[in-house]
Parts: sequence; C-alpha cells; structure tokens
Amino acid sequence: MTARKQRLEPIKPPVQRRSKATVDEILAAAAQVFETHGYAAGTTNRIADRAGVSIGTLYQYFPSKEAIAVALLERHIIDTDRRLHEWVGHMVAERHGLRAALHDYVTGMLEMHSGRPRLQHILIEETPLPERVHKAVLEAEQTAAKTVAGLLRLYPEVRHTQLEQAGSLVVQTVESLTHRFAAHPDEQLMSRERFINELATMLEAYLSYSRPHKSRQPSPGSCPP
Amino acid sequence: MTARKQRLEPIKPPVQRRSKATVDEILAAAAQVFETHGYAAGTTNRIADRAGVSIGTLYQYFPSKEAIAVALLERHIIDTDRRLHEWVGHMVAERHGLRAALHDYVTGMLEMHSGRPRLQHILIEETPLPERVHKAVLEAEQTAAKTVAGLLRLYPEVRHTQLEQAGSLVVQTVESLTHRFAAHPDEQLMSRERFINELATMLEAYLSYSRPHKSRQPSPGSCPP
Amino acid sequence: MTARKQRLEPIKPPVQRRSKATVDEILAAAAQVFETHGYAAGTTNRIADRAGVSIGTLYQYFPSKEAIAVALLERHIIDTDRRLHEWVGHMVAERHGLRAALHDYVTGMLEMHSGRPRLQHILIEETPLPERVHKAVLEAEQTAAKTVAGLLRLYPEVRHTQLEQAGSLVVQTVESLTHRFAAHPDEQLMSRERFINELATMLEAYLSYSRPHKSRQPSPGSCPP
Amino acid sequence: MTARKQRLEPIKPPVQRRSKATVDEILAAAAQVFETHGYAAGTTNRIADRAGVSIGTLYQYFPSKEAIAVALLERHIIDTDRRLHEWVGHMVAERHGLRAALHDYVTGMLEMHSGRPRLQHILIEETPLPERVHKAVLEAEQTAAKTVAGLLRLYPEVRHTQLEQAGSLVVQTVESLTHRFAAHPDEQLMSRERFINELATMLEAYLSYSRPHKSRQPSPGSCPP
DNA sequence: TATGAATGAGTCTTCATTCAT
DNA sequence: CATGAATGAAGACTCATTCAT
Repeated sequence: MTARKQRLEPIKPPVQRRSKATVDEILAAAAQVFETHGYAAGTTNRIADRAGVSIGTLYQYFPSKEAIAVALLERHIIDTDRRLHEWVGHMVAERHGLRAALHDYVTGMLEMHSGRPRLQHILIEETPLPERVHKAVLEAEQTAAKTVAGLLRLYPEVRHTQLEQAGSLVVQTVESLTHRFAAHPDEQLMSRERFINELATMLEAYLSYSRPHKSRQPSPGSCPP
Repeated sequence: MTARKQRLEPIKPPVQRRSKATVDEILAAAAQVFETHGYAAGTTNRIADRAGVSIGTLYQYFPSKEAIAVALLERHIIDTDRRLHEWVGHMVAERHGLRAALHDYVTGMLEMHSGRPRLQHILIEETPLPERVHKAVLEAEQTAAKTVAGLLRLYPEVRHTQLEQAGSLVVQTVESLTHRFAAHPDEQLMSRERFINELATMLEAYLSYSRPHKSRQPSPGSCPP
Repeated sequence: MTARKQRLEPIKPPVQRRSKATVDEILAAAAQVFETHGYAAGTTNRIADRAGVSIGTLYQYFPSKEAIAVALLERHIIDTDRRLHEWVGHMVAERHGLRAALHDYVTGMLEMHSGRPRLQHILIEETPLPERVHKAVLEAEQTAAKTVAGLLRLYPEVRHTQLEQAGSLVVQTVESLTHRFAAHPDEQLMSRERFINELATMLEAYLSYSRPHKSRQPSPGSCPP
Repeated sequence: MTARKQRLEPIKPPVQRRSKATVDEILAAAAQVFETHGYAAGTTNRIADRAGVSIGTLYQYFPSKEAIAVALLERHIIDTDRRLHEWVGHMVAERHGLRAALHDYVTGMLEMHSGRPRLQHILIEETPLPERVHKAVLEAEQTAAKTVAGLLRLYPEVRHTQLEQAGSLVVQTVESLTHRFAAHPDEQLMSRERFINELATMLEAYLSYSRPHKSRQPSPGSCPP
C-alpha cells in the first residue's frame, strides 16, 4: 500500500498539506484540552503542547483562543446538521416505522456525544461567544426542530397537533438526555441499549399520545389508594 | 473595653450568629457572581465586594474559592432534596392523579431553576470539584430517582415494569428540560404554561405506555407513505 | 532624632501613608525606566522591580502601563506650568530687564530638563496617548506661549508686533534647545553658562529686532566678497 | 531553463542590480512603517509586506531589525550632509545676503523634514542604537556646525565672535524648530511662509547682534513699568 | 536565493491567596 | 476577628528570528 502510494506521489507530499493538517491537529488538541479542563482552564499553551506545535504556530492559524472555540463549535453544528439530514434521508428512503426512526435518531445522537460528551456544553455554556455564533447555535436548534417536525408529519400515528413544538421538545429531550448518558453512563442501572430503548419509547408514547384538548385536568379517577 | 462595648450594644446576638450571617451573605453574593460571570471569571474579590465584606473576611470563612462553590452546591442538593420530599409528601396526602402529580413536579423544578438558571450548571460543569462532591451530586440524583420510583408505585396507571429506571429517566428529563427552559425560554414557540403541560404529557404518556417486551421491532404497519 | 520622632508618633505611622508613597515610588521608578529604555522597552515588570514592589502592587495603583505614562506626563505639565507662573510672578515683581528675564527663563527650563532630559520626549512622542492627553499637551504649550506673550508686552524694547507668534517661537525654541543641551551637553564646545547666555541673546536679539514689514527681501548690499 | 528565461527577459539587469533594488525597497518600506507605527511597533513582517518581499528575504539583506534602522539613519545623515553642502555651494556661488542665505537654509531643512517628519526622531530617540551610530549622529551635527560657521565667516554683518558656537546654535535651532513645525504645524497660528520668515529673522538678529562682552548684566534701563 | 511556516522568549495583565496591622 | 495592601504564579498573545524546502 505504501509502495503504491509512493508511486502516485513520487517525490514529496503536496505543498499545502501541512497547513490543513496543522489546523486539524490544533483543533483536535483543543477539543481534548477543553474537554478535560473546561474553557477557562484550557490554556492556549496547553493546546499548543498537546498539538505538538509551538504557541506561536497556534496563533498563526487562530487569532485568539475564542476563535478556536468558535471553530470547534462551528464544526459541531455542521456535523450535527449533516447527521440529522442523513437520518431524515435514510428514514424517508427506508420507510421504517416511527419507532425505528426514533430509535435511529437517538442512537445517532448518542454516538455523536460519546466521543467528547462535555465538549459541546463547554463550548456553548462556558465560552464567551460572539453574538453571531450564539445566534447560529440557536438557529441550528430551531432548524433541527423544524426538520424533525417535517419528518414527523409523514407518520400517521403521530397524533400531536403542534408539530413544531413537538419537534422542538423531541430535539431538546434527545439532545439533553443523550448528552447526559454519554457523560455519566450509569451502566449498572441501564445499559446503553436499554437507555436508547427507553428514550425512544418515551418519545413514541409522547408523539402518539391522544390528548384531551384542555390539559391540567386531573385525569379522573386515578389516585393513589 | 469589651465590657464597655457590651453596654453600648447590649442585645448583641449570641456568639455564633454573626458568623452564620456572614457565611450566608458570602454565599448569596457568590451565587449572584457565579451566575453572572461564570466560575472562572467570578473572582473572590467580586464576591467579597458584593457581600459587603473584605477579601480577608471571606477567607476567614472559606479556605478557598472552590470551597465556596462546594458549599453552594451542597446547599443546592439539600434544597432540591427537600423540595422533592415536600412534593412526595404532598402528593401522598392529597391523592391527586398521576397527571396532576407530574404537573406539580415539573412546575416545582421549573421554579427552582428560574431564580438562577445558570448557577447549577456552572457549579456542576464549570467548577473543578473534588471527586467526593461529584459523587454526592450523582448520588443525590439516584436517590431522587428512587424516591420518584417509590411514588410512581402508588399509581395504578403506571404500566412501566422497571420503576427504578423509569424514575431515573423521569428525573433526568425533568431536570434537563426545566433547566433548559429556565435558561433560554423561547416564549414565542411555547409559553411557560404550555411547556409544563407538554413535558407532563410526555412523562405521563411514557409512564402509562403499555409496551411490547422486545423492542426495536418496527411497530408493524406504520410507515411513511 | 529617632527618639523624638517616636514620641511624636508613639505607635504606628499614619495609616494612609503607604498608598501615597507607593504611587510616588512607582512613578519615580517609571520615570527612570522610561528614561533609560524608552516607552516600549520600559516594561511594567522592570518598573515594579525598580520601585521595589511586586507587579501586582503596581497594577493595584495603575490600571495599565499607559496610565503610568499619562500620570507622569500630567505631572510634567503641571510642574512646567507652575514653574512658568513662578517665573512670570518673579519677573513682574522684581522688574528686571528683558535680558535678565530671558536669562532666568532659560535657566529655569534647563534645570527642569536636566533631571531626566529624555523623559518628556519619550512620553510625548513615543507613547500612544489617549487623545485627551494629547490635546492637554498642545494646550499647555499654547497657554505657555500666551503667558510669555503677556509678559513680553511689559517690556518696551520688545519691537515684535505679533506677540503671540513671538511667544510661541520663544517657548518652542527654549523648550527644544534646553532639552537638547540637557540631553547631550557638549561642554567642550559651550559651557552651561555660555549656552544659557547665547540662547538668551538670541531671544533678546529676536524680540528687540526692528524689522522691515515685508520680509524675504535680501537685506541689501550684504554679500560675501 | 535559465536560457529560456533569459530569452524572454533579455535585458535582465546585471547581477548586483536586484540586490540593490531590493535593499532600497526594504528601506523605503521601513521608512514608511517606522514613520507610521514607531520603532517598537514597526514589525519586520510589516516592513517585508510593504516592501513586497518575504520576511526571509528581508533577513537575507539585513541581519536584524536594528540594522535596518541604522541603515536608514545613515542615509539620513548622508542626505542632510549633501543638502548642506549644496546649500553652501549655492550660497557662495550666488552671493546672496545673510538674510537670504538663512531663509534658504531654513526652507531646505523644513523641506527635508516635511516628507517624514517623525522618522528622524524615531530613529534617533526611539531606537536602541549601537554607540558607534550615536556618535556618528553627534559628529554629523558638529560637522554641520563647522560648515555653517565657515559660511558665516563670509558675511561681514555677522558680529558674533565665536563662530563655531554660533554655528552650532544655528544648526540646532533650525534642526529642532523645523522638525517641530513639520511634525505639528499650527497653521492657524503661523503659516509655513511666516514660520520660515520668523525663524530666519531670529537667526539674523542673533548673528548680527552686537553684544557687550560680559553677559547677565541687566541691559540697563529696561524694566517693566 | 527566495520563501514563509515555525519558534519561543518576553510582554502586559489578572486574580487567588497571605499576612501585618 | 476584620481588613485590604501586597504578592507572584500563570495566562493570552506578539514578534524578531531561523531554517527546511
């Protein structure tokens, strides 16, 4: 394999390669460092060290510590978005049922958070972000809610009438709970498989629940003995 | 000299009083400051200022900045626990239905987070806590899950067979989502009232959902057209 | 002597003393350091070292390096102004002649610059000052020019008709040349005494020179052989 | 390859040419950058950028940032010297009077400083120069003073008996004041034309002033009323 | 010779913590 | 016990200079 590769690139690796690779190394290092120490205690020197470059090099690629966090967050938003759309495409193509769809969604989001469970929260909650980025995060979530709502419309067993609100609650629930499980999995209480199933069940039950129109009426006759 | 002083301020409160009050002032100030600036940027000097004491006095009562955060977190755990037990007691006494119970629970937790929505997250996620405290937080949550499970056992419409797991999921869901709503309420999409209802609905549907025993079978016949 | 002092201040030195003294020490150190290294290379750590305080203490009294430079410059402006007014008062009171007045003025300014000849220039030219301060410097010079002009009006031998312009030129000339002599005195060529005399002479000649009204006419008949 | 290239650019300048041109470009860029940002903030990268060469190339021609400043200063010294000699030659040839000569001198020096008024001061005052260069600057001034003294000797109306000292004062005065006016011209107070005339007048008055031999005697009878 | 990515010492500044009064 | 001036380690960031290509 190496031989073949060398025949294709006979003399030296493409000139511009280092730059891209360095950016990636720095971001990977930053992800580790922020994950481990949090934003404030994740120093640029530590990031540079872990990336195996000097502090000067780090600042040749990013103008500030904040810029690193923003780059990381933008990557995360794009990844999440891509994943969501892949999921929707898949679901529409395969014509799985609601239950399978939710199971898939939960599984995907749990996978996403399994790598660096704390990173996303650190970036969103702990980092002083420019307003622009803050908006982007909120918009990404709203878009996700709408996308999910659009998909839900295709399933006849979804009884919920306010699909946008339901989509939002679904997205937030999945987001929060998969994040929590990824960060502190209590495998003694619940295996990963089980967790996914329970969550999918909760969502399915919620979405297919046929509700009375005015709520807060105590469902009659159901009292503890 | 001491004698003279006592004659001028005769009703001077008992020895331990001042200390207790000062501790409270410091913690109240710390809560404000951490909420506003985050843990790292919440400086001890700012806390002392806001508490109306000198930095020296602050260090007379707390050995370090971390100790303040730990004390705050311990208070929070105790408060939450107390609130939970009040709720359980109330539910058992009043014999409301499951729906009302969940509604009450969600309302209570949302209230708890409404005061300083970010504080809890800051303390748990942003603060480098000693392992001991971290464990205490997790244990508190498990205890809460068990308590909730115990209550759920009293409602016949709860079909779920693994009550401890269900309790855990309920606690985590309520915790996560009320926190999110308190921190970033999107009142345009969903009013507070509506949010509480939706969440209670989701939990009610989940708990009263009668499930097949092996999951991940696509629920038959429910495909998008 | 010590004994007497102790009887007068029996227990401890006045509480607030340290602060004022520390500010002075820092400014004195800063003056030395800027004089020696220039503004950019005059580091705050060096200033703190020379002042015998820690860098933290320095920043307790001054919010930034710039603030130190500004404080130094403000002192200089005030000193110069005071000196100028003392001189004017003295001249009016003593009724010395123009020559003596100029001699006194030059002597005073030379003394002012003898301590730290480069400092003033460093502060004015080398330091990125806030606009406000820059204006203050220019205004101080204009005020000085007007004050000098006012004094010159009292001397009948002053033939110059545009006293404000003359005052400005006098101030600038004295300022520049005393600064230069203080910074690089070439005592071989000209003693300090001699320098003062020459400069006073030049100014006296200028002020009492009776001029034709349109200038740039080659004064007729005076060519090199 | 080289051959082909030469055919396309046949008149390619002789070997040393590029190097010379590059040096000039770098120095021109450095002059701009230092003038704009000062010495400390005038970074070598900015200089290279503005010169249109890489930072590596810059260091091929100059061993250090300081070397660039020194080269610039040496050029300035040579320019000034050349200008002075042109002026002297002109004055001797044209046989203008003293007044015209001084007017020409002042005009020439003001022109010299008008292009980059701050540069010279930056180089002399703000740059940590090797002692050798500092001496060169002082010597250049002394030489100028002697040259001026030599010229003054030709004018019979010059009464001053210590021509070398007078020359030195003239040179310093012109140098300082033209620099000041070029850097901060207060055209409201005095037009450029007027400034030149006033300064020439001051020098003429000084040089043609017939003085008593012992100074500091209050010129008799001239007191403010 | 030209290039420009990489280097790392050095800068300003902050803030948890101590200790003399 | 209360105070708050003093401390100094540590962090974000800059820039003169080097060296592999």
